[in-house]
Amino acid sequence: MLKYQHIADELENYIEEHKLQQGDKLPVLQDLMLQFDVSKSTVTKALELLEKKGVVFQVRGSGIFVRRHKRTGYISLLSNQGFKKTLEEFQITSEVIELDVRKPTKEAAFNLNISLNDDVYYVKRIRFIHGQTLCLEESYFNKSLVTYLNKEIITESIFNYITEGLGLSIGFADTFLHVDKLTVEEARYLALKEGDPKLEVESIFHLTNGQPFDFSKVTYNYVQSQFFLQAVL
Amino acid sequence: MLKYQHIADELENYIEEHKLQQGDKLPVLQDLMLQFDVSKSTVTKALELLEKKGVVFQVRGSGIFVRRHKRTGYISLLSNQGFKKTLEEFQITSEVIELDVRKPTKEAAFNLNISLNDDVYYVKRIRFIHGQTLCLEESYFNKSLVTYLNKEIITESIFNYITEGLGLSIGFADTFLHVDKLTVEEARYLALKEGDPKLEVESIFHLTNGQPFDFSKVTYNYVQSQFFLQAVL
DNA sequence: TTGATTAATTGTACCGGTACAATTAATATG
DNA sequence: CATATTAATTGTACCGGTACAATTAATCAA
Repeated sequence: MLKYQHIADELENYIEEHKLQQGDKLPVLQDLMLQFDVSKSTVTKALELLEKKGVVFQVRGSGIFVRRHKRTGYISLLSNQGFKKTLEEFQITSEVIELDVRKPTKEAAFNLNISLNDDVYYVKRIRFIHGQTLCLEESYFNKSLVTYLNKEIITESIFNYITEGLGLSIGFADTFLHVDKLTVEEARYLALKEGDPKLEVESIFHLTNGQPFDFSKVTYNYVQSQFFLQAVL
Repeated sequence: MLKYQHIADELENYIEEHKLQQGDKLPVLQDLMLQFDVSKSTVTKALELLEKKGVVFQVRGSGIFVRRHKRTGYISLLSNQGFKKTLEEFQITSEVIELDVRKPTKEAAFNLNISLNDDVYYVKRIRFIHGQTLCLEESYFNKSLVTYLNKEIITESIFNYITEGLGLSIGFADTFLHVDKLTVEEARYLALKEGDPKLEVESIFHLTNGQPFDFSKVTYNYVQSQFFLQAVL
């Protein structure tokens, strides 16, 4: 494991365990260097990570501080790790509605950077939170990269399978949001009414080499969904 | 100006001007070092910035590549710079509905970390895009930090005024989203119907020293609004 | 005691370096 | 000619350092 990753994790745990509040001060850089026996730049890198995640902020000449009291009940749109944690934290379960190999829609083909004749694994599922329907999720996996999928894999963790099982390494994702009204079909799945609000989150996941392998479209139940993210100023 | 900032800007311009597409390769680190006459770590820092903004991605052993074809019409939720650019790009105008000094709501007081007796500048305005109403924006400024405001300042650029005029330095923001139905009043302002979808974006802006100075609640017209952001995996 | 000045603290920008992992190109091998 | 091996390319992790800006603490002056 990378040193700076490890340090970041440790610090986050430390904040959690000691129930540090917004504005509470962490040990100074010098101390952290000694404590973890690494150079300044390594600690700095760890702190950059935490800053990006919104966990701490740094003030030059002053110190390193805890950023906020956590708002509970919010789903992080920022990180996949975050989403995985969210799944556990909120006991989100899911049910696979459809799973097959097919040709992509124009939209999916465009976003996956493939042709309309190429094959994709199409997955449609519903996610539940506390028994309530949370969202409807449609995913298109580039079959030439994600060569095999089955219901069991999907129910477990696709991303785990992709990294561990297939030996691919996931790099980054682009995410697009928009709000609209539910269609009849969506409303039926989410147990809401046609025309009710929905949040649609489109994500294009890429491998480290930049190849898009998954285009997902998630339609959220507006009643259940609250999100948070960090802005970079 | 900071070297790495400058390099990041130059690279972004370069991509723009030369109309580079997704996957196009940029000069290698070594070349950039020589070209800008800086050390490796400075170039790296510039590239980290661009990566965070979603402009490029790097592949070790291979090179630095352009990340995506821009989706047009999307508002960036990630950066304030981005928002400023957005304002110009889309010719967004705004109209101030209310402006006064008052006591904060419980919510505002909590988010600004002040007491219910402290004063805030309250600003309510509508933003228009291509003549259409885009959003309704309510802001609460901690008056002990943002000591004076008037209609003119607001119509220009509040954030410019805060940095230039007041000499404060803006640090970071936390942002929360949720989707809901429009109230009667909101619907009236946005020229929509009660119960129509809305996206509510709450942002808490902080100074570099961590003090929150602005709590803003923006209600978006679902028809006009599309957003994008970058996920960190 | 108050206010200004100075000094110590602490994070950030930047340099220049080594080692190494992942990719790609070149070369050798069957 | 395909394939395995090796070498060159290229980005990332990490070190250790200097200079400096912003904050805070200590000191001094009135």
